[in-house]
Amino acid sequence: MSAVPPHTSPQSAWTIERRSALLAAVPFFASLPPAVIGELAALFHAKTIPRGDFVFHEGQPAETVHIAATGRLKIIRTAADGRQIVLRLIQPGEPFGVAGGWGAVTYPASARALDHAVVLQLPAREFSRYLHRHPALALAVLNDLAARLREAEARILDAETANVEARIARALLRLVGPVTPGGTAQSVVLSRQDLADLTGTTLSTASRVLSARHRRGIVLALRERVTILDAAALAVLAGEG
Amino acid sequence: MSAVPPHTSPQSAWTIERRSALLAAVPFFASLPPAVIGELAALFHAKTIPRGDFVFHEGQPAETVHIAATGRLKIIRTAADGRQIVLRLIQPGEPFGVAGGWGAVTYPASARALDHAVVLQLPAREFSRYLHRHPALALAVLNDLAARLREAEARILDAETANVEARIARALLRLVGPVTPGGTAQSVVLSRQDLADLTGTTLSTASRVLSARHRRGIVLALRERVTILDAAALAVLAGEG
DNA sequence: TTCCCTCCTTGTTCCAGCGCAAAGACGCCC
DNA sequence: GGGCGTCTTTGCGCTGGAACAAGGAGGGAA
Repeated sequence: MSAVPPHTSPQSAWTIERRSALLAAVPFFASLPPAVIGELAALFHAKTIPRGDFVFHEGQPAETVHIAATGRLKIIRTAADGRQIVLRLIQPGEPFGVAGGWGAVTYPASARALDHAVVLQLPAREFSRYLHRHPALALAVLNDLAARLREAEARILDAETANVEARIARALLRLVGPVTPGGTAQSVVLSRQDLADLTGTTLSTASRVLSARHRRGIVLALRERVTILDAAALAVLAGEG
Repeated sequence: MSAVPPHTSPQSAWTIERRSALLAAVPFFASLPPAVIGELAALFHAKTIPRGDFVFHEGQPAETVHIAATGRLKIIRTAADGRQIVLRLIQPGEPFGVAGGWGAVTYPASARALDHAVVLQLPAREFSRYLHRHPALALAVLNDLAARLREAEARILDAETANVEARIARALLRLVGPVTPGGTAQSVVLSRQDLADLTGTTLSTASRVLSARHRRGIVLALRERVTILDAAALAVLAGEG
């Protein structure tokens, strides 16, 4: 899935070739001719983000567009009472914080590294120029945004109608991606707290729910990791409240 | 706000001139030259929707793009257990069901008339052609989508962290638009059930909350109408959970 | 005017899930 | 290898809000 050869060294070698390969694998850049991708790749620069550090904060001027090269990040928002929710998880190869590339002047959420990460960055003004210059790019971004909007709306429905049990089951299934019926057991690497923030509940409740499922043999609940043993049973829990 | 002169007859007279005027007032068409708007207006046709009827249903092929000409509509999704939530309210002049114009093949939600309404309709294929042909239109739509995504994310935060009191207060404030400090009292015309569906709660709870506020003199709770008497007090309720 | 339909109010009961808090397990750093 | 910080588990009490239900009131149609 990642465009980055797994044997290359973690944070040195972000050569223009590697950057081009990464960009070519991002859905919205796929529509651009290779020459333009090469041109863009030259404008991006790599930045190392230690685990736990923020790439940007909610409310800061959105002057940069980002792509996760290695490591995962979470996009979070903080409520008035201090509670946090995780809006999205960013996997290697995914763009994020693109708000500045289109209308918004400030980031609507914060981005924080879940692992030690390397992020490719581009000034939003440059991105915006390419958006104007290449209609195909604009349409590809449009499709991506539309998909994200549909996802967000599905989550609203979830949050307002489904109970915690179902929400956690659904989040786990979504995180491991398309179901692998007879395949090997899939894992989700995430702390209980992050899982709680992702499903709009509390650490205590998430922990309790996972412990119960562990006991029933549906998942294997370890430290910062949940392995799905019985995807079918989880799907049932996700289906009806 | 509406582009439609208030004295014209409700549903006859949707001449091409009136259609053009309506389109010109829609933010994403504003970027098109007047000639193109006229051309587009000729392609739209008007349809009357009685109160309570559906314009389209969730899951149907998204072959048409719509604009509310008169009357309001609600965009709703139904959960597995039958509960409904209102995703958006469409005011006269607003486009909706545009999913087919970009990626999606089916409508992700249903649209139902809150009032007796007139809707202008355009085949999604036509819309898509204009999207490809006019980059400025694509960028305008992009901005609109980005704004909707931010709104949806704000609502996720709300749903997952705020309590019912705050959510209802916030919904009311949002529905009357930007705060009018010393202005006349603003009203929200919506049934308790719709307000409940919009805030992810139940009819009973919404009714109780509004009754309590009515007694405290913060709002005037009438049949299918809530008038805000003390916006400042509401803002306080919306602020802290 | 009368009927009927939709919308609203309000009472009672119950439980899912949160808040709080204390203790246990794991892994990392020095 | 010991100390420490982070992550996790679990018990208990409490409460916000849902479920269910019965009654009331406004408004449109005929």
